[in-house]
Amino acid sequence: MTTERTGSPSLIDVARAAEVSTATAGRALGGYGQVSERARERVLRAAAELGYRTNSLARSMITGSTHTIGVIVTDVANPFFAMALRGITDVAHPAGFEVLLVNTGRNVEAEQRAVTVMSEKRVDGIIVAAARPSRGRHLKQTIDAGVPVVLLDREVSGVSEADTVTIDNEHAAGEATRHLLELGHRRIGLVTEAGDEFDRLRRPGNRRKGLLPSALRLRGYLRALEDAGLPVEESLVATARYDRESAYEAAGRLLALPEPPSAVLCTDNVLASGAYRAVQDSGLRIPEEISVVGFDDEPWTTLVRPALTVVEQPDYELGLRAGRQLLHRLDGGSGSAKPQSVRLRATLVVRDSTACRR
Amino acid sequence: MTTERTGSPSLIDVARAAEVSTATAGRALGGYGQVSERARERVLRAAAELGYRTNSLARSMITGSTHTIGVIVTDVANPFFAMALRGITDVAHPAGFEVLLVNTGRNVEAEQRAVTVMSEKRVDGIIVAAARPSRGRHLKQTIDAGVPVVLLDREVSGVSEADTVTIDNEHAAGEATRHLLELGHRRIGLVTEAGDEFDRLRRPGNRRKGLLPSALRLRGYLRALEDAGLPVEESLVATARYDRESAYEAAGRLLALPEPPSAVLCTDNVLASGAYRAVQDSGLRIPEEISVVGFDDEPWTTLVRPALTVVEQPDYELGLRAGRQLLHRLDGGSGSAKPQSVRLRATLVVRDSTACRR
DNA sequence: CTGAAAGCGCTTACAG
DNA sequence: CTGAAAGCGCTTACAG
Repeated sequence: MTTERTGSPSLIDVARAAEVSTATAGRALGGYGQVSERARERVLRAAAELGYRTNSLARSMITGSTHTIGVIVTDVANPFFAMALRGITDVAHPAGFEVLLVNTGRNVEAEQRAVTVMSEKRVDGIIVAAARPSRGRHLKQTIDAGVPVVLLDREVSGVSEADTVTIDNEHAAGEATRHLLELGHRRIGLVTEAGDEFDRLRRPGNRRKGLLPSALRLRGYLRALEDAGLPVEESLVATARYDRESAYEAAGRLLALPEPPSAVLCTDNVLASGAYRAVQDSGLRIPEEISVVGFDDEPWTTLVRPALTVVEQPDYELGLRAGRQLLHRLDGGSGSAKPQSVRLRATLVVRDSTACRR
Repeated sequence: MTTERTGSPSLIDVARAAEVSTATAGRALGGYGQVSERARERVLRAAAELGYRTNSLARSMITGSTHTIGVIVTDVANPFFAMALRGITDVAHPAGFEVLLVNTGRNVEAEQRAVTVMSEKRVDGIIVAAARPSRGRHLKQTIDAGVPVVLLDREVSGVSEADTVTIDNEHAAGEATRHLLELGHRRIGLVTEAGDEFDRLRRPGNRRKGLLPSALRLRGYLRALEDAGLPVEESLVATARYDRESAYEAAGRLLALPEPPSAVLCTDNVLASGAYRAVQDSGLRIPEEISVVGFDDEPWTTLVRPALTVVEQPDYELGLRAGRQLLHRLDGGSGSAKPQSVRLRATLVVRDSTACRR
């Protein structure tokens, strides 16, 4: 079988079939300019008969807009980002924008490549959850090249011209810690992936830029203890890599301490599931013998027994707001307006895994 | 502040600055054709100084490839699709392809629009988890227009020229049902969203096309009962909308039956979490008084007590294979080769929520 | 309302 | 190895 026509029909083919100029055909098909009813009908019919599809590439080259936004996350499979991503698509699609997605796997080089490629593909703007908030040169360059950037979930150092939509991580972790303090706990363990930032974070300073959410949560925990006049003990901060198994081990180390904590706070949903498992396996009763607090309000946290007390992050809304922020900026009105900064509140949801220290 | 230069520099600007032709500049920057070392250096330097970014739109218009694949799913926030999506990006990115993502929210019209837009944006191919497998005209048209399509997770009627990557849903549900039968259960409840297909599925026939996974699982359940010589009772098939609350109610209805089932099978992770909750709230002891089987091996299924017996779907691999399939086809070699069909096996993971009927 | 012509920013034969 | 010219498929002033 050989096909007669090689490529798909172009506007020229349609114009020829409809016996009008390409300008008129383009106007009828693209819905811009003035076209008589009669011409429009003929063009539309011809287009349908030929199976014409507009070539958006050509159009975008002229109009300067692709109606595409780039979205860069570290891991789409993480429910937190999956939800944020849905928030983004839920606002982008109705507005006529598509989403060009890149998953960096927390690799900065991948992020740099993504930003370059997206910029070359002429996306109208980029929403990015930076892999390493301390590395922002590529983002700064992107903005300088005229591509609006919205920072999602992480503020990046050296990138002051971007809108930001984040969650108040330090406050959230502080709330969780205070909740445990109020229940009488004095030795509160932390399972975190930001343990190596311990020394840096103990020093005074409130800069948020350049720090990962996990680091900010660690700081929230540290400050809450300090504010309560309690000593901060480094052995109570257990560092884990970002996976369930590592969190399981980290929690295990806390429980094996000569003087183990009476409560454990986990700064993320992945770490929480690993740590919860470790506590379960230890045989300690929750909350009678040990209290546990997780992060992210996922369905499973109400399915386990006892149900988990958690810090609930507005993940979907985070994406929604980031999407709106970007579309707003693309709308022209605020094109060069000064950067907006939105910080959403997380809320502590107290359930059955926390109780007074016995 | 006003900017001097309006747009970003083009190849012409670079060529001028490097004192070469645009052809040479293009060759040096694009990495094609022959360029002398000397010319290349000058071009690269000029490009760097000017902050030049290739315009991929122009390039794609000529080369005919955007190095972009479209991915259409019904819900990115569903862990199943989030994982499959990661499988896709994990194979696409290293191969130099980006992903244009659309979330249809199970709406066919949204899917039709997505396919049109993607086609107009000249994606190189599309991977789609069809919202309604019985509706495939738009997909057929897309293929006819020359855009390769890979069907993910659902085979669509009227679309025979597409590669497909699916999971053997009927077999999987059959396995789960047989597991319960072997444990002595005779009244096995099903929580499904395909309940309205009950009559149709009871009739003989093995067509897979046009059916949602949930329908195929319902059929697997029905056939397993028939094969065991057991009567199929419609009241044991509880229909739920696709959300936790509805599944909770559906499971509740089963438990409230005059003669309630001694085991419950849920055909999906969302339904399973709702149903598990309902069983918990009923006060019935799992597995002593009732056995429960879920679908999708998510982390929470090992966190609940008793740990849930589940049918584990290879979600990540599903995406991986779909991505590979598409890239393979784009590679030219198999351009017009006949459609490939891959059907992956799901595996039953027996844990503590199933036991012999007492 | 309509069309001829220019042009968006590249790549690709083609000739040298 | 290099460059002048054509052309990918559209949209946009501009003149009528």
